Amino acid sequence: MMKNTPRREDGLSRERIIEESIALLDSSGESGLTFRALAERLATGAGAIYWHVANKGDLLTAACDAIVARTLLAAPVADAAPQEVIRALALGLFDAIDAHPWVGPALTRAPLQMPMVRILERLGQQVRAMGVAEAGQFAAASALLSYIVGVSVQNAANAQMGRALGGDRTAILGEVASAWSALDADEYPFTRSIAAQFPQHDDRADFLAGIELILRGIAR
Amino acid sequence: MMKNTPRREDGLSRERIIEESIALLDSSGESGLTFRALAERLATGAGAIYWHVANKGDLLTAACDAIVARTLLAAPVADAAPQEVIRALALGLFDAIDAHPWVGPALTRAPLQMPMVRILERLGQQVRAMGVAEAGQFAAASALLSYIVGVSVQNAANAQMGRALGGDRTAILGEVASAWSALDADEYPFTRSIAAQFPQHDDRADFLAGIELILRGIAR
DNA sequence: ACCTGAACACCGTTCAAGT
DNA sequence: ACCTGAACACCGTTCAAGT
Repeated sequence: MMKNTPRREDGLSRERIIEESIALLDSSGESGLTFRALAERLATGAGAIYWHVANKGDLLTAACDAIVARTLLAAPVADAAPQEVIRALALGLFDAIDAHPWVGPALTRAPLQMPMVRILERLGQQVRAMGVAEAGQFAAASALLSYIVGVSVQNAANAQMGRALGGDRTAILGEVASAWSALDADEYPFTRSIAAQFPQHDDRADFLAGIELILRGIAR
Repeated sequence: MMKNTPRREDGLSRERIIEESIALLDSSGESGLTFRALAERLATGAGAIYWHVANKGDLLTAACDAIVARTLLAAPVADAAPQEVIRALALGLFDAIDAHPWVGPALTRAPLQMPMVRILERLGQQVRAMGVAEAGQFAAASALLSYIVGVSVQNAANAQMGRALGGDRTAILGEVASAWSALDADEYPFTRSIAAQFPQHDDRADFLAGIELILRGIAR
Protein backbone atom coordinates (compact mmCIF):
# COMPACT_ATOMS: atom_id res chain seq x y z
CA MET A 1 0.00 0.00 0.00
CA MET A 2 2.98 2.37 -0.01
CA LYS A 3 2.09 5.22 -2.30
CA ASN A 4 5.60 6.47 -2.90
CA THR A 5 7.25 3.38 -4.36
CA PRO A 6 9.23 4.62 -7.35
CA ARG A 7 9.00 2.15 -10.17
CA ARG A 8 12.33 2.95 -11.77
CA GLU A 9 15.34 4.71 -10.37
CA ASP A 10 15.46 6.93 -13.41
CA GLY A 11 11.71 7.22 -13.92
CA LEU A 12 10.18 10.63 -14.31
CA SER A 13 8.82 12.22 -11.16
CA ARG A 14 7.56 15.61 -10.07
CA GLU A 15 10.71 16.02 -7.96
CA ARG A 16 13.12 15.27 -10.79
CA ILE A 17 11.24 17.60 -13.09
CA ILE A 18 11.39 20.39 -10.52
CA GLU A 19 15.11 19.87 -9.88
CA GLU A 20 15.94 20.03 -13.57
CA SER A 21 13.71 23.07 -13.95
CA ILE A 22 15.64 24.86 -11.22
CA ALA A 23 18.93 23.96 -12.90
CA LEU A 24 17.62 25.26 -16.21
CA LEU A 25 16.25 28.47 -14.67
CA ASP A 26 19.49 29.13 -12.81
CA SER A 27 21.65 28.63 -15.87
CA SER A 28 19.53 30.26 -18.58
CA GLY A 29 16.98 32.44 -16.82
CA GLU A 30 13.23 32.40 -17.07
CA SER A 31 13.26 32.23 -20.86
CA GLY A 32 15.46 29.14 -20.59
CA LEU A 33 12.70 27.07 -19.02
CA THR A 34 11.15 25.39 -22.01
CA PHE A 35 9.26 22.14 -22.19
CA ARG A 36 11.48 21.09 -25.06
CA ALA A 37 14.74 21.92 -23.27
CA LEU A 38 13.43 20.28 -20.12
CA ALA A 39 12.40 17.16 -22.02
CA GLU A 40 15.87 16.91 -23.52
CA ARG A 41 17.55 17.17 -20.10
CA LEU A 42 15.19 14.50 -18.79
CA ALA A 43 15.69 12.35 -21.88
CA THR A 44 11.98 12.16 -22.55
CA GLY A 45 9.25 13.69 -24.69
CA ALA A 46 7.77 17.12 -24.05
CA GLY A 47 4.32 15.66 -23.48
CA ALA A 48 5.51 13.31 -20.72
CA ILE A 49 6.07 16.24 -18.38
CA TYR A 50 2.36 17.02 -18.44
CA TRP A 51 1.67 13.76 -16.64
CA HIS A 52 3.39 15.15 -13.53
CA VAL A 53 2.76 18.88 -13.84
CA ALA A 54 -0.37 20.81 -14.80
CA ASN A 55 1.27 23.49 -16.93
CA LYS A 56 4.18 25.90 -17.07
CA GLY A 57 2.81 28.17 -14.36
CA ASP A 58 2.41 25.25 -11.99
CA LEU A 59 5.97 24.17 -12.72
CA LEU A 60 7.37 27.64 -12.07
CA THR A 61 5.47 27.97 -8.79
CA ALA A 62 6.68 24.55 -7.67
CA ALA A 63 10.31 25.42 -8.48
CA CYS A 64 9.89 28.71 -6.64
CA ASP A 65 8.38 26.98 -3.64
CA ALA A 66 11.28 24.55 -3.48
CA ILE A 67 13.76 27.43 -3.26
CA VAL A 68 11.70 29.27 -0.64
CA ALA A 69 11.25 26.13 1.46
CA ARG A 70 15.00 25.43 1.43
CA THR A 71 15.83 29.02 2.29
CA LEU A 72 13.50 29.08 5.27
CA LEU A 73 14.82 25.71 6.41
CA ALA A 74 18.33 27.13 6.48
CA ALA A 75 17.23 30.13 8.54
CA PRO A 76 17.53 29.97 12.33
CA VAL A 77 14.52 28.70 14.28
CA ALA A 78 16.41 29.63 17.31
CA ASP A 79 16.39 31.29 20.66
CA ALA A 80 17.49 34.68 19.29
CA ALA A 81 15.39 37.81 19.77
CA PRO A 82 12.45 38.05 17.36
CA GLN A 83 13.89 41.16 15.69
CA GLU A 84 17.10 39.24 15.09
CA VAL A 85 15.25 36.30 13.55
CA ILE A 86 13.29 38.64 11.27
CA ARG A 87 16.52 40.24 10.07
CA ALA A 88 17.98 36.80 9.37
CA LEU A 89 14.88 35.66 7.49
CA ALA A 90 14.85 38.87 5.47
CA LEU A 91 18.51 38.60 4.50
CA GLY A 92 18.18 34.91 3.70
CA LEU A 93 15.34 35.61 1.29
CA PHE A 94 17.11 38.62 -0.19
CA ASP A 95 20.18 36.51 -0.95
CA ALA A 96 18.16 33.55 -2.23
CA ILE A 97 16.22 35.72 -4.68
CA ASP A 98 19.45 37.40 -5.73
CA ALA A 99 20.97 33.98 -6.43
CA HIS A 100 17.85 32.78 -8.27
CA PRO A 101 16.48 35.92 -9.95
CA TRP A 102 13.60 34.05 -11.60
CA VAL A 103 12.11 33.45 -8.13
CA GLY A 104 10.99 37.09 -7.98
CA PRO A 105 8.46 37.10 -10.81
CA ALA A 106 7.44 33.57 -9.85
CA LEU A 107 6.58 34.70 -6.32
CA THR A 108 4.56 37.61 -7.64
CA ARG A 109 2.59 35.36 -9.94
CA ALA A 110 1.59 33.01 -7.12
CA PRO A 111 0.02 35.47 -4.67
CA LEU A 112 -1.71 33.85 -1.72
CA GLN A 113 -0.20 30.46 -2.45
CA MET A 114 2.24 28.16 -0.73
CA PRO A 115 5.55 29.98 -1.19
CA MET A 116 4.11 33.23 0.16
CA VAL A 117 2.31 31.49 3.01
CA ARG A 118 5.54 29.85 4.17
CA ILE A 119 7.16 33.25 4.51
CA LEU A 120 4.12 34.88 6.09
CA GLU A 121 4.02 32.15 8.74
CA ARG A 122 7.65 32.58 9.77
CA LEU A 123 7.33 36.35 9.95
CA GLY A 124 4.02 36.15 11.78
CA GLN A 125 5.47 33.91 14.47
CA GLN A 126 8.16 36.46 15.18
CA VAL A 127 5.76 39.41 15.11
CA ARG A 128 3.73 37.56 17.71
CA ALA A 129 6.88 36.93 19.73
CA MET A 130 7.55 40.67 19.65
CA GLY A 131 4.37 41.11 21.65
CA VAL A 132 2.34 42.93 19.00
CA ALA A 133 -1.37 43.04 19.90
CA GLU A 134 -3.54 40.43 18.20
CA ALA A 135 -5.34 42.97 16.02
CA GLY A 136 -2.11 44.38 14.60
CA GLN A 137 -0.30 41.14 13.91
CA PHE A 138 -1.58 40.59 10.40
CA ALA A 139 -0.85 44.14 9.28
CA ALA A 140 2.69 44.01 10.72
CA ALA A 141 3.49 40.61 9.22
CA SER A 142 2.11 41.51 5.83
CA ALA A 143 3.96 44.83 5.76
CA LEU A 144 7.19 42.94 6.39
CA LEU A 145 6.30 40.32 3.79
CA SER A 146 5.50 42.93 1.17
CA TYR A 147 8.63 44.92 1.85
CA ILE A 148 10.94 41.90 1.85
CA VAL A 149 9.52 40.38 -1.30
CA GLY A 150 9.13 43.73 -3.04
CA VAL A 151 12.69 44.90 -2.47
CA SER A 152 14.21 41.50 -3.18
CA VAL A 153 12.37 41.22 -6.47
CA GLN A 154 13.51 44.65 -7.54
CA ASN A 155 17.08 44.03 -6.49
CA ALA A 156 17.14 40.78 -8.44
CA ALA A 157 15.71 42.55 -11.48
CA ASN A 158 18.49 45.14 -11.24
CA ALA A 159 21.16 42.47 -11.02
CA GLN A 160 19.66 40.54 -13.89
CA MET A 161 19.54 43.59 -16.09
CA GLY A 162 23.15 44.20 -15.18
CA ARG A 163 24.09 40.71 -16.30
CA ALA A 164 22.14 41.15 -19.52
CA LEU A 165 23.92 44.43 -20.20
CA GLY A 166 27.38 42.98 -19.99
CA GLY A 167 28.22 42.27 -16.38
CA ASP A 168 30.46 45.11 -15.27
CA ARG A 169 28.54 46.26 -12.22
CA THR A 170 30.46 49.44 -11.48
CA ALA A 171 30.31 50.51 -15.12
CA ILE A 172 26.54 50.08 -15.17
CA LEU A 173 26.02 51.93 -11.90
CA GLY A 174 28.15 54.69 -13.34
CA GLU A 175 25.99 54.87 -16.44
CA VAL A 176 22.83 55.06 -14.35
CA ALA A 177 24.38 57.82 -12.26
CA SER A 178 25.35 59.86 -15.30
CA ALA A 179 21.92 59.35 -16.89
CA TRP A 180 20.39 60.68 -13.67
CA SER A 181 22.76 63.63 -13.63
CA ALA A 182 21.65 64.53 -17.14
CA LEU A 183 17.99 64.85 -16.14
CA ASP A 184 16.24 68.21 -16.22
CA ALA A 185 17.39 70.34 -13.27
CA ASP A 186 13.96 71.77 -12.47
CA GLU A 187 12.00 68.55 -12.73
CA TYR A 188 14.45 66.13 -11.13
CA PRO A 189 16.34 67.94 -8.36
CA PHE A 190 16.25 65.04 -5.92
CA THR A 191 17.35 62.35 -8.38
CA ARG A 192 20.19 64.57 -9.58
CA SER A 193 21.32 65.25 -6.03
CA ILE A 194 21.62 61.55 -5.17
CA ALA A 195 23.11 60.50 -8.52
CA ALA A 196 26.66 60.97 -7.28
CA GLN A 197 26.23 58.84 -4.17
CA PHE A 198 24.26 56.16 -6.00
CA PRO A 199 27.17 54.07 -7.36
CA GLN A 200 28.60 53.70 -3.86
CA HIS A 201 25.39 52.59 -2.20
CA ASP A 202 24.98 49.06 -0.89
CA ASP A 203 21.69 47.39 -1.84
CA ARG A 204 21.86 44.94 1.02
CA ALA A 205 22.52 47.67 3.56
CA ASP A 206 19.65 49.80 2.22
CA PHE A 207 17.42 46.77 2.38
CA LEU A 208 18.32 46.19 6.02
CA ALA A 209 17.82 49.90 6.78
CA GLY A 210 14.26 49.60 5.49
CA ILE A 211 13.66 46.53 7.67
CA GLU A 212 14.91 48.55 10.61
CA LEU A 213 12.51 51.35 9.77
CA ILE A 214 9.57 48.95 9.75
CA LEU A 215 10.67 47.13 12.91
CA ARG A 216 11.00 50.46 14.68
CA GLY A 217 7.53 51.39 13.47
CA ILE A 218 6.07 48.09 14.70
CA ALA A 219 7.70 48.41 18.11
CA ARG A 220 6.22 51.93 18.30
CA MET B 1 12.53 72.62 -39.58
CA MET B 2 9.78 71.50 -37.20
CA LYS B 3 10.52 67.95 -36.22
CA ASN B 4 7.06 67.04 -35.06
CA THR B 5 5.03 67.72 -38.19
CA PRO B 6 2.74 64.70 -38.53
CA ARG B 7 2.41 63.75 -42.16
CA ARG B 8 -1.03 62.21 -41.89
CA GLU B 9 -3.67 62.57 -39.23
CA ASP B 10 -4.03 58.82 -39.08
CA GLY B 11 -0.36 57.99 -39.63
CA LEU B 12 1.34 55.61 -37.26
CA SER B 13 3.22 57.18 -34.38
CA ARG B 14 4.83 56.06 -31.15
CA GLU B 15 2.03 57.79 -29.23
CA ARG B 16 -0.78 56.08 -31.12
CA ILE B 17 0.93 52.72 -30.72
CA ILE B 18 1.32 53.24 -26.97
CA GLU B 19 -2.31 54.34 -26.57
CA GLU B 20 -3.61 51.28 -28.39
CA SER B 21 -1.24 49.09 -26.38
CA ILE B 22 -2.69 50.43 -23.16
CA ALA B 23 -6.21 49.80 -24.40
CA LEU B 24 -5.26 46.25 -25.34
CA LEU B 25 -3.48 45.60 -22.04
CA ASP B 26 -6.41 46.98 -20.04
CA SER B 27 -8.97 44.90 -21.89
CA SER B 28 -7.12 41.61 -22.34
CA GLY B 29 -4.22 41.63 -19.89
CA GLU B 30 -0.56 41.18 -20.56
CA SER B 31 -1.07 38.18 -22.79
CA GLY B 32 -3.42 40.28 -24.91
CA LEU B 33 -0.63 42.57 -26.08
CA THR B 34 0.40 40.97 -29.32
CA PHE B 35 2.02 42.54 -32.32
CA ARG B 36 -0.62 40.94 -34.49
CA ALA B 37 -3.56 42.16 -32.39
CA LEU B 38 -1.97 45.59 -32.16
CA ALA B 39 -1.41 45.72 -35.91
CA GLU B 40 -5.04 44.88 -36.49
CA ARG B 41 -6.25 47.66 -34.16
CA LEU B 42 -3.91 50.07 -35.94
CA ALA B 43 -4.96 48.80 -39.37
CA THR B 44 -1.37 48.11 -40.36
CA GLY B 45 1.12 45.29 -40.66
CA ALA B 46 2.90 43.76 -37.70
CA GLY B 47 6.30 44.83 -39.00
CA ALA B 48 5.33 48.50 -39.24
CA ILE B 49 5.28 48.79 -35.45
CA TYR B 50 8.99 48.04 -35.33
CA TRP B 51 9.68 51.30 -37.07
CA HIS B 52 8.49 53.19 -34.00
CA VAL B 53 9.31 50.80 -31.19
CA ALA B 54 12.42 48.70 -30.54
CA ASN B 55 10.70 45.54 -29.31
CA LYS B 56 7.96 44.26 -27.04
CA GLY B 57 9.82 45.10 -23.84
CA ASP B 58 10.34 48.67 -24.97
CA LEU B 59 6.64 48.93 -25.81
CA LEU B 60 5.59 47.58 -22.41
CA THR B 61 7.91 49.96 -20.57
CA ALA B 62 6.63 52.91 -22.59
CA ALA B 63 2.99 51.99 -21.85
CA CYS B 64 3.86 51.60 -18.18
CA ASP B 65 5.63 54.96 -18.12
CA ALA B 66 2.61 56.66 -19.65
CA ILE B 67 0.38 55.35 -16.84
CA VAL B 68 2.88 56.34 -14.14
CA ALA B 69 3.37 59.82 -15.59
CA ARG B 70 -0.37 60.44 -15.68
CA THR B 71 -0.84 59.15 -12.17
CA LEU B 72 1.84 61.42 -10.75
CA LEU B 73 0.46 64.34 -12.70
CA ALA B 74 -2.92 63.82 -11.05
CA ALA B 75 -1.34 63.72 -7.58
CA PRO B 76 -1.16 66.95 -5.55
CA VAL B 77 1.99 69.05 -5.88
CA ALA B 78 0.58 71.14 -3.17
CA ASP B 79 1.13 72.92 0.05
CA ALA B 80 0.10 69.96 2.19
CA ALA B 81 2.46 68.42 4.75
CA PRO B 82 5.09 66.11 3.21
CA GLN B 83 3.66 63.06 4.99
CA GLU B 84 0.27 63.88 3.53
CA VAL B 85 1.68 64.18 0.03
CA ILE B 86 3.50 60.85 0.39
CA ARG B 87 0.27 59.17 1.47
CA ALA B 88 -1.51 60.66 -1.55
CA LEU B 89 1.23 59.57 -3.95
CA ALA B 90 1.21 56.09 -2.46
CA LEU B 91 -2.55 55.69 -2.73
CA GLY B 92 -2.59 57.12 -6.25
CA LEU B 93 -0.03 54.55 -7.40
CA PHE B 94 -1.77 51.75 -5.52
CA ASP B 95 -5.04 52.54 -7.27
CA ALA B 96 -3.42 53.03 -10.68
CA ILE B 97 -1.68 49.65 -10.52
CA ASP B 98 -4.89 48.06 -9.30
CA ALA B 99 -6.72 49.54 -12.29
CA HIS B 100 -3.94 48.51 -14.73
CA PRO B 101 -2.60 45.25 -13.26
CA TRP B 102 -0.09 44.75 -16.09
CA VAL B 103 1.79 47.84 -14.84
CA GLY B 104 3.16 45.81 -11.92
CA PRO B 105 5.31 43.31 -13.81
CA ALA B 106 6.21 46.04 -16.31
CA LEU B 107 7.59 48.24 -13.51
CA THR B 108 9.60 45.36 -12.13
CA ARG B 109 11.11 44.62 -15.51
CA ALA B 110 12.31 48.22 -15.97
CA PRO B 111 14.31 48.70 -12.77
CA LEU B 112 16.30 51.92 -12.72
CA GLN B 113 14.49 53.35 -15.71
CA MET B 114 12.15 56.24 -16.30
CA PRO B 115 8.96 55.06 -14.67
CA MET B 116 10.78 54.21 -11.44
CA VAL B 117 12.80 57.42 -11.51
CA ARG B 118 9.64 59.51 -11.78
CA ILE B 119 8.31 57.96 -8.59
CA LEU B 120 11.64 58.14 -6.77
CA GLU B 121 11.89 61.84 -7.55
CA ARG B 122 8.47 62.69 -6.15
CA LEU B 123 9.06 60.66 -3.00
CA GLY B 124 12.56 62.06 -2.55
CA GLN B 125 11.33 65.63 -2.70
CA GLN B 126 8.93 64.94 0.13
CA VAL B 127 11.49 63.03 2.19
CA ARG B 128 13.71 66.07 1.88
CA ALA B 129 10.81 68.32 2.90
CA MET B 130 10.40 66.15 5.99
CA GLY B 131 13.83 67.32 7.06
CA VAL B 132 15.62 63.99 6.83
CA ALA B 133 19.40 64.39 6.94
CA GLU B 134 21.17 64.33 3.57
CA ALA B 135 22.85 60.99 4.22
CA GLY B 136 19.54 59.24 5.00
CA GLN B 137 17.46 60.66 2.16
CA PHE B 138 18.21 58.01 -0.42
CA ALA B 139 17.58 55.13 1.97
CA ALA B 140 14.29 56.63 3.11
CA ALA B 141 13.05 57.39 -0.41
CA SER B 142 14.05 54.01 -1.75
CA ALA B 143 12.44 52.18 1.19
CA LEU B 144 9.20 54.01 0.40
CA LEU B 145 9.57 53.31 -3.31
CA SER B 146 10.20 49.61 -2.74
CA TYR B 147 7.33 49.25 -0.32
CA ILE B 148 4.84 51.12 -2.49
CA VAL B 149 5.72 49.31 -5.68
CA GLY B 150 6.11 45.94 -3.97
CA VAL B 151 2.75 45.99 -2.23
CA SER B 152 0.91 47.46 -5.21
CA VAL B 153 2.29 44.81 -7.52
CA GLN B 154 1.25 42.05 -5.16
CA ASN B 155 -2.18 43.51 -4.61
CA ALA B 156 -2.73 43.76 -8.35
CA ALA B 157 -1.58 40.16 -8.79
CA ASN B 158 -4.12 39.06 -6.18
CA ALA B 159 -6.92 40.93 -7.87
CA GLN B 160 -5.94 39.60 -11.26
CA MET B 161 -5.88 36.02 -9.99
CA GLY B 162 -9.30 36.68 -8.52
CA ARG B 163 -10.62 37.82 -11.86
CA ALA B 164 -9.07 34.80 -13.59
CA LEU B 165 -10.68 32.47 -11.04
CA GLY B 166 -14.16 33.73 -11.69
CA GLY B 167 -14.56 37.12 -10.12
CA ASP B 168 -16.47 36.59 -6.89
CA ARG B 169 -14.12 38.31 -4.48
CA THR B 170 -15.70 37.22 -1.21
CA ALA B 171 -15.95 33.62 -2.42
CA ILE B 172 -12.23 33.58 -3.28
CA LEU B 173 -11.19 35.17 0.01
CA GLY B 174 -13.32 32.56 1.72
CA GLU B 175 -11.55 29.77 -0.12
CA VAL B 176 -8.14 31.16 0.79
CA ALA B 177 -9.22 31.41 4.41
CA SER B 178 -10.43 27.83 4.50
CA ALA B 179 -7.28 26.58 2.76
CA TRP B 180 -5.25 28.37 5.45
CA SER B 181 -7.40 26.88 8.21
CA ALA B 182 -6.71 23.42 6.83
CA LEU B 183 -2.92 23.80 7.18
CA ASP B 184 -0.98 21.70 9.67
CA ALA B 185 -1.59 23.00 13.18
CA ASP B 186 2.01 22.59 14.38
CA GLU B 187 3.70 24.08 11.35
CA TYR B 188 1.31 26.95 10.58
CA PRO B 189 -0.07 28.32 13.86
CA PHE B 190 0.14 31.96 12.80
CA THR B 191 -1.46 31.54 9.39
CA ARG B 192 -4.27 29.49 10.92
CA SER B 193 -4.88 32.09 13.59
CA ILE B 194 -5.31 34.92 11.08
CA ALA B 195 -7.29 32.88 8.54
CA ALA B 196 -10.62 33.85 10.09
CA GLN B 197 -9.93 37.57 10.01
CA PHE B 198 -8.39 37.47 6.53
CA PRO B 199 -11.58 37.77 4.44
CA GLN B 200 -12.57 40.94 6.28
CA HIS B 201 -9.25 42.71 5.88
CA ASP B 202 -8.90 45.77 3.67
CA ASP B 203 -5.89 45.70 1.34
CA ARG B 204 -5.86 49.45 0.95
CA ALA B 205 -6.00 50.03 4.69
CA ASP B 206 -3.19 47.51 5.31
CA PHE B 207 -1.16 49.23 2.63
CA LEU B 208 -1.63 52.60 4.31
CA ALA B 209 -0.79 51.08 7.70
CA GLY B 210 2.55 49.95 6.27
CA ILE B 211 3.22 53.43 4.91
CA GLU B 212 2.49 54.78 8.37
CA LEU B 213 4.96 52.33 9.88
CA ILE B 214 7.70 53.49 7.52
CA LEU B 215 6.89 57.19 7.92
CA ARG B 216 7.03 56.76 11.69
CA GLY B 217 10.37 55.02 11.34
CA ILE B 218 11.75 57.78 9.13
CA ALA B 219 10.59 60.52 11.49
CA ARG B 220 12.32 58.58 14.30
C1' DA C 1 11.11 57.88 -44.39
C1' DC C 2 7.84 54.80 -43.60
C1' DC C 3 4.92 50.75 -44.42
C1' DT C 4 3.69 45.75 -46.09
C1' DG C 5 3.26 40.97 -45.28
C1' DA C 6 5.36 36.68 -45.93
C1' DA C 7 8.77 33.86 -43.72
C1' DC C 8 11.63 32.10 -39.82
C1' DA C 9 12.45 30.11 -35.64
C1' DC C 10 10.52 29.42 -32.01
C1' DC C 11 6.70 28.60 -28.12
C1' DG C 12 2.93 25.80 -24.72
C1' DT C 13 -0.31 22.33 -25.03
C1' DT C 14 -2.96 18.32 -26.76
C1' DC C 15 -3.73 13.74 -27.95
C1' DA C 16 -3.79 9.40 -30.46
C1' DA C 17 -0.94 5.76 -30.05
C1' DG C 18 2.07 2.89 -27.73
C1' DT C 19 4.04 0.04 -23.39
C1' DA D 1 -0.20 4.11 -15.11
C1' DC D 2 2.94 6.30 -17.65
C1' DC D 3 5.44 7.77 -21.82
C1' DT D 4 6.10 9.14 -26.99
C1' DG D 5 6.31 12.50 -30.51
C1' DA D 6 3.83 14.52 -34.16
C1' DA D 7 0.53 18.15 -34.78
C1' DC D 8 -1.92 22.56 -33.68
C1' DA D 9 -2.34 27.19 -32.90
C1' DC D 10 0.01 30.42 -31.68
C1' DC D 11 4.24 33.82 -30.69
C1' DG D 12 8.21 37.96 -31.56
C1' DT D 13 11.13 39.45 -34.98
C1' DT D 14 13.28 40.12 -39.58
C1' DC D 15 13.60 41.68 -44.10
C1' DA D 16 13.05 42.06 -49.06
C1' DA D 17 10.05 44.67 -51.47
C1' DG D 18 7.18 48.40 -52.14
C1' DT D 19 5.56 53.72 -51.82
